Amino acid sequence: MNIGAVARQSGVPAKTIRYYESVGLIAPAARSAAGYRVYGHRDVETLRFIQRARSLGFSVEDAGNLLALWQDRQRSSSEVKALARRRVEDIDRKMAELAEMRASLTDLMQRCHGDQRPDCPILTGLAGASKPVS
Amino acid sequence: MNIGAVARQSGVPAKTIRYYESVGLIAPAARSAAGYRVYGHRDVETLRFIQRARSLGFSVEDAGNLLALWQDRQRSSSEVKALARRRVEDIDRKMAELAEMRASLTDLMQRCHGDQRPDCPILTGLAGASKPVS
DNA sequence: CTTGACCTTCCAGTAACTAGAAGCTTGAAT
DNA sequence: ATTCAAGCTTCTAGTTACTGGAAGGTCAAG
Repeated sequence: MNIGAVARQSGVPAKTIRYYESVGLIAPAARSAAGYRVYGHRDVETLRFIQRARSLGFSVEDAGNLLALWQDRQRSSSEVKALARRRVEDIDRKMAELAEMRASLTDLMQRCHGDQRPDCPILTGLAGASKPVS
Repeated sequence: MNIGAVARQSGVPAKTIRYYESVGLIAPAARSAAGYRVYGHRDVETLRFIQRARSLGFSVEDAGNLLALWQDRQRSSSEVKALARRRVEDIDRKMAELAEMRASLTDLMQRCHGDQRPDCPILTGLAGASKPVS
């Protein structure tokens, strides 16, 4: 299988597969006589695994950690769960941050006419923090 | 005022101020005989404005747009409000994404013992998407 | 034999800084 | 007068995770 076929089957773009190889997330592929990368079914699965981890917001590095754990028959599930727990904490932090931003923003917006007049509480809010972002 | 003083007063690091100048977010500062950047009180206010916009998650580019609007006595508040509305929509999209990730993750975690046993539904979930991320 | 799809590598750009290096300038203490 | 630290200058490069594009080799079909 060439890289294009793997890309189609795994859903990971060829460019990204090369990138993953270059940063050591996946092992260098075997090469054909002409220098083409050659893949097997296992590689498709690996790539899919990575893609799912990424879609859950794990960094490439953590995707690599999970991958190593996945391929290690001796691993303990506690490591995996710890990684997942940290990820959830990350998510919670980000959501709280976003919620705060959203609240400040909607508060500012509520007081803005949004018409042709130049008067705008959003701008004066940003200028003077009449409504602190804290 | 030198860059360090402005940094202290505005809360924006000196490095970042130079960066903002380099990308055109703020106008190039006047220079002293020795080539030091020289600032006034207005610049502190501008930097504070930018910082608040950034803390609400506006991109540097949008912070520049807001800044221009702020400094334009002729602007209509509708433009500002539209920018803010788009930002809120952005936030909502991101929060929904995070909520989805969180749900998949906690679902997976719930079924994982997290002990010394190698058996781990999180990994098999990532491997086979028994619980699709959709 | 030529075309077109695929493959290769390498360079650059994205967003928004941040770290660090090498080298002036300034102000205060000795 | 000198020296020393703190503060300033510019420039390069690293961060995250790709993505686009250029220049050029390969392969299968017609």
